[in-house]
Amino acid sequence: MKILSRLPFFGSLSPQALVGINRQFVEIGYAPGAAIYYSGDPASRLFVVADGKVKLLQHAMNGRDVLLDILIPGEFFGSLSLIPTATYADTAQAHTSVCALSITTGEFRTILDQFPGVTLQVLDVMSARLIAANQKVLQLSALTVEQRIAFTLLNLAEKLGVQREGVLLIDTPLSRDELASMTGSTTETASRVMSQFQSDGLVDSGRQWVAILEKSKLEAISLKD
Amino acid sequence: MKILSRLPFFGSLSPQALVGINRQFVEIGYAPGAAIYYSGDPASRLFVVADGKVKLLQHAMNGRDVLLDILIPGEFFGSLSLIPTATYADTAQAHTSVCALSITTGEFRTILDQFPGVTLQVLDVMSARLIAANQKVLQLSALTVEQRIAFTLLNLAEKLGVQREGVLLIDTPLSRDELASMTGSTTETASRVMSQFQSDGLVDSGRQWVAILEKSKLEAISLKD
DNA sequence: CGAATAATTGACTGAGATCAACCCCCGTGG
DNA sequence: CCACGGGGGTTGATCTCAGTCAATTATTCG
Repeated sequence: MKILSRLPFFGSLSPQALVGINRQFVEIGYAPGAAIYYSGDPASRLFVVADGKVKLLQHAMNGRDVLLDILIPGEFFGSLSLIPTATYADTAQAHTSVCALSITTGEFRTILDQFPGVTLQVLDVMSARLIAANQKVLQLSALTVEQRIAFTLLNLAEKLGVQREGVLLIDTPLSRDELASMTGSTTETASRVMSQFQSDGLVDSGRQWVAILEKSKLEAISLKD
Repeated sequence: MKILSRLPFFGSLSPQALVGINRQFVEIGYAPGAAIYYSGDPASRLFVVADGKVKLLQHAMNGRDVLLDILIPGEFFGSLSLIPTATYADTAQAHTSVCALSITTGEFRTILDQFPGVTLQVLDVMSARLIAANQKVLQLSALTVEQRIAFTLLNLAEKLGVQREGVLLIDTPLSRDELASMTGSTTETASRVMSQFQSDGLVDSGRQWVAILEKSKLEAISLKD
């Protein structure tokens, strides 16, 4: 399992250090839709996506839930905290078939103590995520659903896009429902907006997939006003 | 300027290390309302609040802006990134009279390299902030304005609350407008909600101040449904 | 005291949620 | 091979929360 060596934050380590670290990780597979952990569970482990896509969700008491992010191989999730009473702040669920590596927070903390460079890399990732989360707060506070969906599609294309048959395909299953829960909206509204985008020729889309045809026009919508 | 020694993440350092670090910080004062930096400016420095309160804001292109957080002494803000093209992701503004200490990102990075324990502390703060930001995303996606305002008042009381004349006073200037921009709402709606809370005896409030009278009832509102 | 800034209140409007019906795939098993 | 069942998607009608526009009333400060 030398997937670890390809992780951005372990890249700087020596091969022998990696072997030692590798031994501490456990590999687990998850079927599509399977829960990896639930928000509120005692937080004891840190995970790394080795293969597949992982959804991070947050649940409101009224039943609605929010899709915070879709993680791709190389990204980490779970708990960094050593506090014994800590719980996971979000729910992690396999979006596709997933292979994940995991380690206890205690062991991971030991690695961070041994390799300060790794800690700095992790810190950089966390900074970027915080900025992205604040960006999302801004969008929810100030933009229309149409603009938020345009933004979200562009972000997804940035992260998950592949060029296929001449168009920019978002390479993960993506339902109207998921799009809605990424944008603080509802299935019906997401469907209406997508129908509009489709008839305007901005996107092409079907059951659980979306491709972007006119990136620049989507950008214009996301910025307008 | 031994305010540094009271900072959570420098607490573990030896006195002589602190003296060296202290020399690298520069002290600046800001009048209420003065900008410390603007979102989009080249990001070159990290700041620490020494005295007063600092607002972190984000601006949308359509003129609305969002109040992300009010920082109190001991909290840091600005840039951690070494990337030379990086820009500040948010705007920092003095909310009251402020005394801030600052250091270049390069110098701060050197400190982190020298004292790995400090890096871990910074990482813990960033984790907590990311969780809080995701919490806010959830609230904006799933809760009503009334619920979001109740939540926000409780959070502010947690952070800034002081017991005064028998009530829990939020110890910072706080206008309807600011409350609105913390909750993704408008001045008028925030005013209506506050009027309702006031006539129900949950809060007491006047020009730029709010006190909480019935914490448990506010909690009930924030969780209802 | 008067100007400026904050807050309130009312009337109107509209974006988007909700409720409901229906279609269209796509996989499964008879 | 086809029927059928269920999940995803679409579309329409209606409703409502909160935004907008506008006028008025505090409150603070010079």
